[in-house]
Amino acid sequence: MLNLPEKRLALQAYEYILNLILGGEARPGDLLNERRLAELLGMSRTPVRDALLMLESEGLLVRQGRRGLQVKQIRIEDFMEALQIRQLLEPAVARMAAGKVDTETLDELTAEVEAVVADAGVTGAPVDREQVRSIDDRLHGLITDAAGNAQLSSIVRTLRRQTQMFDLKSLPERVNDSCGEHLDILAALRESRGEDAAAAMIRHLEQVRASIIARLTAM
Amino acid sequence: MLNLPEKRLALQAYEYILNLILGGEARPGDLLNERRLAELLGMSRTPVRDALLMLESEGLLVRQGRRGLQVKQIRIEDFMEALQIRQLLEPAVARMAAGKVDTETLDELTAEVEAVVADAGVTGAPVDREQVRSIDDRLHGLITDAAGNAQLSSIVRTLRRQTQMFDLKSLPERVNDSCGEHLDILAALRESRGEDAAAAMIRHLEQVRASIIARLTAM
DNA sequence: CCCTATTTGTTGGCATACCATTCGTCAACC
DNA sequence: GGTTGACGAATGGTATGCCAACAAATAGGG
Repeated sequence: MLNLPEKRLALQAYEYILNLILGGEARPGDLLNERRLAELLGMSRTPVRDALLMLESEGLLVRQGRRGLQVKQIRIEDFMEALQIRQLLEPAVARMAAGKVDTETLDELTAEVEAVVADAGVTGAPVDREQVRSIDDRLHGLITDAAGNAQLSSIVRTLRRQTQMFDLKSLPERVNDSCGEHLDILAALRESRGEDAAAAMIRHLEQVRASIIARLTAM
Repeated sequence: MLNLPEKRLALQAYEYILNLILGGEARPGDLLNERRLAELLGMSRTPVRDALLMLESEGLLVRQGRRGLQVKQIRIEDFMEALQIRQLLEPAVARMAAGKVDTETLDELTAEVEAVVADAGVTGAPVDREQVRSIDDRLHGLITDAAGNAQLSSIVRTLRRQTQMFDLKSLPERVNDSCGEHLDILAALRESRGEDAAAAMIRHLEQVRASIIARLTAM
């Protein structure tokens, strides 16, 4: 076992498994094996069990009888549910965040998003999913943090995870549009135009919904 | 250890400790002792630990460094945060639920609420907090279930727990008003008047907020 | 050759033992 | 007497062993 990186092996295991899931290495439907993860992480089953329990509470894992914990397969209904809730919350969050965001971080993110747009425009399609996800997370995190409601922030983060396993992953062609919508939101926030930020967020979420529906009807 | 009442001791422990908290036997700030609970429940520490982890994930317990898990002390900020989110969600939930609630259960609950009102009107103030909470839970559960969004239902339930530890407990004089507001919502739902239900829910939550503020400024 | 019964292996649930840290207590020294 | 330091009890974190339940594999009977 490792010596002194940090305490609470359960939290290390949590981070590790979370990244496994969000990074796509553990794919929806996969069954997670306590012993194997424990060995992989160089710790015993106990902290791994703790981590798995936390992830189950967050809804990322579902208990499959006695056969173990399975990476949640986001069904279309789940996605739509999460999106519906986000449509109720995030416009209000954007409105609340207006005038309260840290402009420095905001500018940083704006630059990063623009860089991704530029890259995509030049190179075609090799967008780095991990990078996009990172920017996406920090952007929405910035907004929800600024809104000043920690619980709201946490709820939105959880909901976004549900939707993440659908949209950007399966809709790479949406990355460009998505970036544009994000830039609209950022611009409105920078200028403290709360209503505009809320409206831009509504448009953004509506686009996400529309693209999913389009994709489904096309199949 | 018990024989075969049901499987998953961790879930039994979860139920037990949850009721301990919601029932007020474990009060905010109390430190929960794994070994004591395990002995109390006639099981080992492992399932108790599992239960505590779940409750921590739900935000009912907070980790106090290495000193264990503490029943969350709902601060006024937490209450206001939860209420703000509920104001974003529950009116929409009521609107969605209109025309979809099970009228039989709805009538049952209406009768129960009216009975409580009548009792309170006669006997004065000995309202059974446990009964009020039960009705309250079932009522909001009925509405959120009817709305047909399981995640939304779960989120609202969690938020309501945060607020429960404040309003009815510390505001017995609000019970009557609260029942009246609930009846308004139920009536609108029975007649499938979605907008009216949403409006009644807005009024209800605004009353909760107002009464808390009044209480705080009075202190 | 197929279907069923039995066996064997793997897994998660639970119990238990161990360890490190923390906190209370008390004593010793200033 | 007050402060401090050492010792001990208690607690959560971790490791590990055991067991019942399920799955896969295999044997047995038709």
